Amino acid sequence: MFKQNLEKINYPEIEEKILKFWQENKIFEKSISSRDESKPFTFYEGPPTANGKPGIHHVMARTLKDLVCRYKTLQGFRVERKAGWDTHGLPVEIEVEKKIGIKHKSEVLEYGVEKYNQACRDSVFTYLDLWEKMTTRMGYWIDLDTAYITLKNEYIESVWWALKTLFEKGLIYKDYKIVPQDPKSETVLSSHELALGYRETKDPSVYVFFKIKDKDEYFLVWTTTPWTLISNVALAVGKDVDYVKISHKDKKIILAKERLSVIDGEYEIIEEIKGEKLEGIEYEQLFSYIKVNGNPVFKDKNAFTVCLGDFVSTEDGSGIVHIAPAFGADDYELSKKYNLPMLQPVTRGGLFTPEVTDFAGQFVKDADKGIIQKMKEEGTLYRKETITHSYPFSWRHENVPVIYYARESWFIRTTSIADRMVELNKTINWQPPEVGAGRFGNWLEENKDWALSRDRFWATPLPIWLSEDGDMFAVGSIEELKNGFIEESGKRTSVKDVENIDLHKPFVDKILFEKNGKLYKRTPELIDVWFDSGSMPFAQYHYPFENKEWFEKHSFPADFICEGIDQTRGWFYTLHAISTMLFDNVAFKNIIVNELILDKNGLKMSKSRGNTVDPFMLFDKYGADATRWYLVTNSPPWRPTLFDEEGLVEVQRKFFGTLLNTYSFFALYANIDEFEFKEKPVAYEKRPEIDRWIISKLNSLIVDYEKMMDEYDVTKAARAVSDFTIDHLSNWYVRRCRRRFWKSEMNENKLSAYQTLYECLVVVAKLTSPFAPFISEELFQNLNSVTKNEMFASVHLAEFPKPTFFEKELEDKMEIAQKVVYLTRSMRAKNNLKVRQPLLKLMVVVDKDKRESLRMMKEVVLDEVNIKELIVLNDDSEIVNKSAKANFKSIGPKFGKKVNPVANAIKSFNKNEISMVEKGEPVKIQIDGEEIILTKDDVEIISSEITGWLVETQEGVTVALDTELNDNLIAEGLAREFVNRVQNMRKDAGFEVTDRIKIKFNGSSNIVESVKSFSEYISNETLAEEIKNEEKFGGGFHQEWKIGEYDCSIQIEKVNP
RNA sequence: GGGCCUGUAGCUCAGAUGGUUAGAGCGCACGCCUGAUAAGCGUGAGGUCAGUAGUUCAAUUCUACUCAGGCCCA
Repeated sequence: MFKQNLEKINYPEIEEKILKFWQENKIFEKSISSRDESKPFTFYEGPPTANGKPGIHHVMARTLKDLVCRYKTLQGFRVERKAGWDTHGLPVEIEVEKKIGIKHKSEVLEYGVEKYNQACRDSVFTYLDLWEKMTTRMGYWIDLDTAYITLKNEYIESVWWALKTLFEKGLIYKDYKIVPQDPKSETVLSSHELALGYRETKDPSVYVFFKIKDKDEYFLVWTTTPWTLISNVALAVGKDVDYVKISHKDKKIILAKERLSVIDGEYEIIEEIKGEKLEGIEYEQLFSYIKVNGNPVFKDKNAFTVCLGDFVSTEDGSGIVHIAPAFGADDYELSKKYNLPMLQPVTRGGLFTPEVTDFAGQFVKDADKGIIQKMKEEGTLYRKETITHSYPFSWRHENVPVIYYARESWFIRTTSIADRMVELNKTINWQPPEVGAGRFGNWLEENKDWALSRDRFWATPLPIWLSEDGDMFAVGSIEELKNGFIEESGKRTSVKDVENIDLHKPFVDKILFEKNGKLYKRTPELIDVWFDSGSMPFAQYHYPFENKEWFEKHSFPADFICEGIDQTRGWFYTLHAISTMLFDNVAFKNIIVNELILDKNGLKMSKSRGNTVDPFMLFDKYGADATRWYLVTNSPPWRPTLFDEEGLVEVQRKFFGTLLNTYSFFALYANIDEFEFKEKPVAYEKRPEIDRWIISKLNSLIVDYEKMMDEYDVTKAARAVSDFTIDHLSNWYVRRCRRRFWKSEMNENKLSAYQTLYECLVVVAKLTSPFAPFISEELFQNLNSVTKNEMFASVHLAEFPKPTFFEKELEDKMEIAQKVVYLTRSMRAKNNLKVRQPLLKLMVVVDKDKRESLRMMKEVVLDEVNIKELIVLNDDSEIVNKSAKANFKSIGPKFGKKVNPVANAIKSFNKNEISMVEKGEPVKIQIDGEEIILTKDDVEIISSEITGWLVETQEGVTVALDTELNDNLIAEGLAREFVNRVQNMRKDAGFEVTDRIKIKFNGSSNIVESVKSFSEYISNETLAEEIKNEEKFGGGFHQEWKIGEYDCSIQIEKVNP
């Protein structure tokens, strides 16, 4: 028996049941082990940080990952899926600091690094349960038990191996970096944190005079950070920018020509100078707090000179940029190029040092006012305004502006492999392509060295040990670490003898090495967590310490990864960079990038807005399948998705509802007929036309689906399955074939129907399974457990269907028939002619090449529209009126500007000209006295009218309806109405579809006559053994009806078998 | 400020390698169907295809700019 009443299922309940089934029968494990090891499809899981709650966007990414992996499994690939967790880094520390109430970095030291890191370690798994619950519940198949975890020694050891390899290749070096930092907590902010804090703010905008050395001339310089002027060491101009020397209020001033508008009042241009000519001009230091000239610290440096910088713009300011290397990234770059000194009279906390006597101890931003005042007094200030612009503030503290500040950091020389990264990137298949070429490509083109180190506590330590004199080496394994020792209260212990080696702070910081009589101590920095995640291809397998062969042969590079667009400069980049540096290879071959999920108003979801969607609520209310299907089909994943719960309701009703309804229909009759697919399949060629048609459609679907899936266009693939199921399978095939299922005894025709519908359902279940793994499982099992056609216990172990039968011409024919039917039905509707009322004649005009097809589909059409006769008209028929229309695609290129007069001439073609065109003869016309020859291709002939009939035309199909009725047709119409009433009564009375009945009735004479003359038809339709016209009857199931304007009284009763 | 993406019906989305009638689903109104029925089907209303300029015989489609939204980066 096939399971019935499936359409009334409770989705979440069924999903829970299937989850249990998968678990008990180890279906996931089998879906991997049953696949050939020599046919691997490699997938990398991007590790989420488990210390935040999973949200709907995680469901999105995980759905995409899951569906691609399931699809590949279906195709016979072996898809190993190892989960992973990102457990290091600032987000974890922030979470912990909140919990224990720490705001300042120095407080961590008071709290104790060991205790602090333990708290981080604990916090990482706060939400792990929730994550695992979500992963399981949504049907995301990934191996959670063997998940890689970035905080484990094995993982870190692999990362160390990578770092040592890079170090020995000379790719790691130490330098200054200008970093945005929160001066209050002295914490460097990540770009993400920085982005949180941008807001409109008012800042001073000052123009300052810098006096040229030994001359009475001045550079006019603009800045919005007056406090950095104290640290000025150079000025920058644009090489190709035009500058002018002007005379203005007794002063000679140099500035960009395009910026003359900043000069207030009269001026005279004395000279024009190209920027490059200014290079090397020396000027006098603006503030003299810090002694530069003559100071031995800066003895080899060039200071107070004009440099060329490509970042100089003339859009604002004066076209001359003041350079303070400690406080700006461009400035710092320039300082390296020109060997400029770096002045940094500011503490990490953003306060001026005692050297700056006037402002010592003041917060730099607060000192702006005083500095401006001082310049005014000294006459170096030209003008002062206030501008409003966007500037980052600390997101941790109210009103604390971020200060850019030079700090020593470790770098990876990624610029040295930038070209190779660009080259390799071109071999990656990005979906959508513009992310690869655009956002990611540009990022690679503008590559800067990777700032690797972080001055924090909870991350992978940088395994570089330094001696006092600056000698250094890298440690690449625990084994090497064992050559070191720990010194405690004067006693040395070899690391070999330490029981619990933990590759974190503070333990690794205690380890010292002694080489050639020199003592080596670890550099205190940690590394960027992104290096951790970018190392996962090898670190997840503890390569190269273990699984060497496995990694090299089976697990690198990945065939597929998928994450959100925010990973472009995160995970995507670090994977790519590390793979290029270590293996000179890509890390992934195909990638789907998914966009954000916004709320239904297009706003970003955030806790503060309160517009987040809890995935668990969705699973409980609609099920994981509906959620998954909605996310994938609503819009392509690489477009921002506007999330609307209503959409899930629709998905459920529309696609799932129809699919299950179709199954239920099948099950109902298959059970009655005891169809269990025991018979041999009827050869496709021997099946009725409609069966061959839907099978051909089904196979075309398989082909299209496979193509789209292989291109990672998952949205289109899912939509194609949905369209097939709703439009073709349910609304055409099943509806047209209903009668075959309940009408006759079992015969080959009926068997074909069952086998065909069965096949369609199984295939749809398979094609749906990657997207909606639960409902497809239910469907597949319900079908297959009865027939045992396939030996698989689960649809997810099954094989991808192989399309073998196509009849494309039949698909085309049916399309014409469908067009005629839809058109005819619409005409009946508009003219209030019920389908139950049979009509005499339908006439159709179609293109010549389609005529024969339509004749062959005659039965289908007549049956659908309840008409007796179909006449396919020849276009030379007297009653067809034709008109001509220009084919612009053809005449456009030919006639150019004359296109419109030609088109008008075509429109007014007479019968004779039209028939010439149809015969393929050229037609000559005159336009502006010029002779033009038109051929068949230039003209479209439309048969738009049929004289004397009700006519409708659409897409080359013209339909005419004979609406005249005769007595016989009216009687048949009434008989059909009668059948309809009886069927309604059967249902109201709760009879089984197979129950046989007796009918008693009376009513107007027209009804009685009609029923009598169509009694055989009525008996057949209603399973009535007798139909009696009786004047009086009572009891049984009895109802009064009105059929048109006639009264009718009907009673039905079951016949006891 | 720079880069990338998006803007088509009230809503969610298709589509057009430039061709003269721009589609679907939902929603709304009306109707049909009724042995798939707490389903299904149809009809109708609803669009200056964000705006402006250009290229072209022809632009919603190509180009430039503008506006609005999003993301990333400063």
